[in-house]
Amino acid sequence: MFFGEYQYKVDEKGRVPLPPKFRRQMREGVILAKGMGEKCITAYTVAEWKRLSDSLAAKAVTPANLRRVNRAIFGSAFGASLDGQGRITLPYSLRDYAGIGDTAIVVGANNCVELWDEDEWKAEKTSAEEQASQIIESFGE
Amino acid sequence: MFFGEYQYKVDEKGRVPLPPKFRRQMREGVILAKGMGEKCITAYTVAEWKRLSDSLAAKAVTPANLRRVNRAIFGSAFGASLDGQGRITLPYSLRDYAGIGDTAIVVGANNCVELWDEDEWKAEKTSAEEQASQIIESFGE
DNA sequence: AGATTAGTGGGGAATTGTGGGGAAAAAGGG
DNA sequence: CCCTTTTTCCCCACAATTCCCCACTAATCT
Repeated sequence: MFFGEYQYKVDEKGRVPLPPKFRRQMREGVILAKGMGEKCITAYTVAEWKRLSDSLAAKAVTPANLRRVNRAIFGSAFGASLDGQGRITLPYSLRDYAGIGDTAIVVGANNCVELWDEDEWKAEKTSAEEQASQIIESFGE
Repeated sequence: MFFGEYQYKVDEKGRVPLPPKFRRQMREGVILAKGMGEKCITAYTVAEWKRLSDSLAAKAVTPANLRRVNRAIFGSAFGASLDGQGRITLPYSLRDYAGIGDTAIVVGANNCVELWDEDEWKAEKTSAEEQASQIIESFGE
């Protein structure tokens, strides 16, 4: 489980620290992928990535469909490992996709970690909170 | 189950004691989150947090919806553990959200513990008691 | 009254955020 | 094929923060 919201600088080499509380779980490296639908980078532990890609594969009914899914999912994914300081280096393609400049927001989102550009995150955060509060309000029924 | 209302000082390091009666249940650490709807911090035991987040996830209909809920709920939550004196350190973002100055009110609210700013609590308390007594009265008929 | 527990405060060690330097590997050109 | 240039990777450094432990006073319990 990943929690919390952290702000870090991205240095000229494209490195971003991960929060110390995440590092133990990610010591064996992470899989970086495009956020599905959102303008962010998602980071999964290897175990969680396997779980996720398996469940996706199970849902693809035809072989052609499966190849497409694999292409889309694995094609944009990168393995990354932490350096001695607990940082990962972001591949340029992903960083560009997420529009991350020299400041990154690292968000724990339960089973994965998301990396956002500062401004993109502000926008997403408010709308996410709205949706969440709607769901919470609907608890009575 | 948590009961009672306690008043503590928040020191310059942002630490708040938890009532001794709560400490045994929270020895393994707590999850701090924004009060949903209220201007306070809520503290859950890990077990209770899991139960709560699972039931929220079950309400999300689409995967995109679920990701947003996770983002909103987990992104603003932090894990905290008690120090040797039974205190927790409040993250700045949560403390700011709840408007907690140098005095905090710790309230046992059955399945969770709430942390309030002194003045906010006074306001909430009077209106909560009014509403509660109205609801209780209406039970009679 | 003595002993234990609780509230408050502070100090020192370890960790973290941030930056940079140098070795190894890769790429490219002749 | 070899030499040069560029890129990547890994380690080092240091200021700032955080974390953990200790100390003192007040309150409570026996």
